[in-house]
Amino acid sequence: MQPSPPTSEHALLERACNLAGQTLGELAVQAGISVPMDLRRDKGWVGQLLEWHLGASAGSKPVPDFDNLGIELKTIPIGYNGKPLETTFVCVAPLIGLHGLSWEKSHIRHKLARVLWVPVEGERDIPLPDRHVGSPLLWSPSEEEEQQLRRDWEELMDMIVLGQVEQITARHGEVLQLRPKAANSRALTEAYGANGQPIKTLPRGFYLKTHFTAALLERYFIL
DNA sequence: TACTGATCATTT
DNA sequence: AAATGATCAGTA
Repeated sequence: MQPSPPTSEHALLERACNLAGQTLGELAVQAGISVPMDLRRDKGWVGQLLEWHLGASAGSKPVPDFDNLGIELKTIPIGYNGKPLETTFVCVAPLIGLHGLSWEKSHIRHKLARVLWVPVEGERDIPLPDRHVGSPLLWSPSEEEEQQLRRDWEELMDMIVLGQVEQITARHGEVLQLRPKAANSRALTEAYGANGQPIKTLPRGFYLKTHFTAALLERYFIL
């Protein structure tokens, strides 16, 4: 009996607020699923548990979690210091077919247009069933945040177009990183080489750096 | 502790 | 292979 999809932002936020303070163990019981010992082989487990409770259109379909509302769900692991423990994966970076692509049309901008952030205790010494869910935050980028994201995106995409994808490190970009996003190091995809010729390289993804998500959460709790 | 490359499961 | 959901774990 999975909850039905929320029909409004308000309904979604209210539902998320009701999860705050509960543990992953409690939520797993309600969902009728078992809790893994750790996340080593179940890295997406927390996200999928929250999807179930919030009535997200689950699965790996390339649509927003709450398609009708245009909202993306992101769980974010929080440490004892109250700050994110991990970077946040946003989406895969396009490596070819980039003609005419702009920030305004980019997949990443649409993904980040409206996000429901759900903080979850993430320290590894807290047993998974005992970790608490925090207060949700329904977020859209501020003007400054959007400009930061746009600048980083344009810098990274310029390098990709110029065939320099393999020279990109996680330090190119103030708030966005480009890093491998693959099943393993053998998974390859097509990209532009330095002379415009096609090359095979690891699929890359855009990740939000922890200082960016930390600031975004902090902005909320200060306001 | 941040950065980095590598990895895990599942579905389409 | 690419999309969904991310964290792991070595090292500088």
